[in-house]
Amino acid sequence: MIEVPDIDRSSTTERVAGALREMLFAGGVAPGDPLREISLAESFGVARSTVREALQVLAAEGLVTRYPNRGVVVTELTARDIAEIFEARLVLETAGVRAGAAGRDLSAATVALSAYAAAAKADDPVEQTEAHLEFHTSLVALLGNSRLVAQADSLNQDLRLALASVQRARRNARAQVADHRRLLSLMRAGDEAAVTAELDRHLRGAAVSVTERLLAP
Amino acid sequence: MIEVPDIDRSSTTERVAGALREMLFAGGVAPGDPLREISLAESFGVARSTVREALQVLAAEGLVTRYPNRGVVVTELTARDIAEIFEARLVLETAGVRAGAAGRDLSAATVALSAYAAAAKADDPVEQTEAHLEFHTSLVALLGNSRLVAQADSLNQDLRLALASVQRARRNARAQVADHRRLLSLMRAGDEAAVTAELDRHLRGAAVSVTERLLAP
DNA sequence: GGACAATTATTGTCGGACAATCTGAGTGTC
DNA sequence: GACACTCAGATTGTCCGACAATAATTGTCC
Repeated sequence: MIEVPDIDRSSTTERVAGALREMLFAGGVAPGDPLREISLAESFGVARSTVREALQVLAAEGLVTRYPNRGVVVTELTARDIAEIFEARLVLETAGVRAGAAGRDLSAATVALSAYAAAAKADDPVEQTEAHLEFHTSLVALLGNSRLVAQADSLNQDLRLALASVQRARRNARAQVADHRRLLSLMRAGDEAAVTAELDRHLRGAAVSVTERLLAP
Repeated sequence: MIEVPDIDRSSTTERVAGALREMLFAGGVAPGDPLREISLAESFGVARSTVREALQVLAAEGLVTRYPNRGVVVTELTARDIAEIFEARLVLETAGVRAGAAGRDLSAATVALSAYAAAAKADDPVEQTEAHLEFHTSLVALLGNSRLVAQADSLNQDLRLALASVQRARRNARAQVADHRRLLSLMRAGDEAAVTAELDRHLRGAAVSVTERLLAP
């Protein structure tokens, strides 16, 4: 097999969607901001129909919201939305750590945790958030169910969007990493009750923290 | 306030997507069948771009699959997909019935069960499947989390698509309804362990049955 | 100040065009 | 006969321009 560099085989629509996604996660546009088809088409140098398709992709992911005949705006999350997201994550991730405690292969989760620990040392909040959520997704991945992973991913994307507007490195990154390390070792020990309790505690704390940061003036 | 009939305020795209959805659920097109943009546009009497948008909506829902530069085909589910769907449903619905056993308001689920019982008497398999899945969704709805309900809905849609190709009334509709009634009464009794066990049993049995029906020649 | 009409901005839908890509048939080579 | 190659046809991906439909805004009148 010959080594070939990865040719970019993505469509224009995908690239536009990707660029918009980056803008959203980097906080380039704030929740509630309108995304005008014409102006985006001019900025990217593509046709309006292409932008429309890209926006529809993002709308399906929940990152933007379409109001009929009025256009697309960056999705705004309420405190209730945040609560729902964390509750849903708790449901999915609890199922994941149960499987983990029951003896699934934890190597992928271990790798994800290392990546998170590394990102925590560097001071890039976007990168850190991504690695953090990546680890949580890896917990769901313990179930080996692609649909559940996709659902977890979707929840995490919504969260990333919300966090973009208050992006700053968590001060206690080290404590955070320790929290996650504990989850892993409890799974290794096979202590299902303890790991689910710890996950519950962890996510509840995070939900409170995120909500506070979002609603703080 | 004057009573006005519900004006159809949906866009052309939505109507086309809806029509396609019906075709899929009614088995008008089989999994693997291609959906050509031009021919659909002519059939519906709309522009190709409108069909494209509708297809993208369905693709986001997972009902159809887009192969770049080769078009869109009705999604084909493998035995593994079926297993994943049922496992994912088990995760979501277990969380639901736990909440139910913990004392949530069960009236919505009760209503859904009545509707299912009624549909089971009539002999419309499409209607019956819909009511059945509706009941299961109502279990997830016990959590009061719209995101989890949406995820459950999405799983059920995929299942409906798969079932469309082998659509016929379950012979033992009465036994099915009894199964579900049991779930409800166990929740009413607040017996969490029993209701989760029963749900597990019920879904595993359904998974086997569906898989057999799909793979049978 | 509020009801109402006129203006404007934007989306929703259409039709046509063309390049890029995939498919399959045919052709030639070994 | 198996294989590589070329080529034509079909289909998608993307662009452009147009215009109706709808919503937001402004302006006008009482």
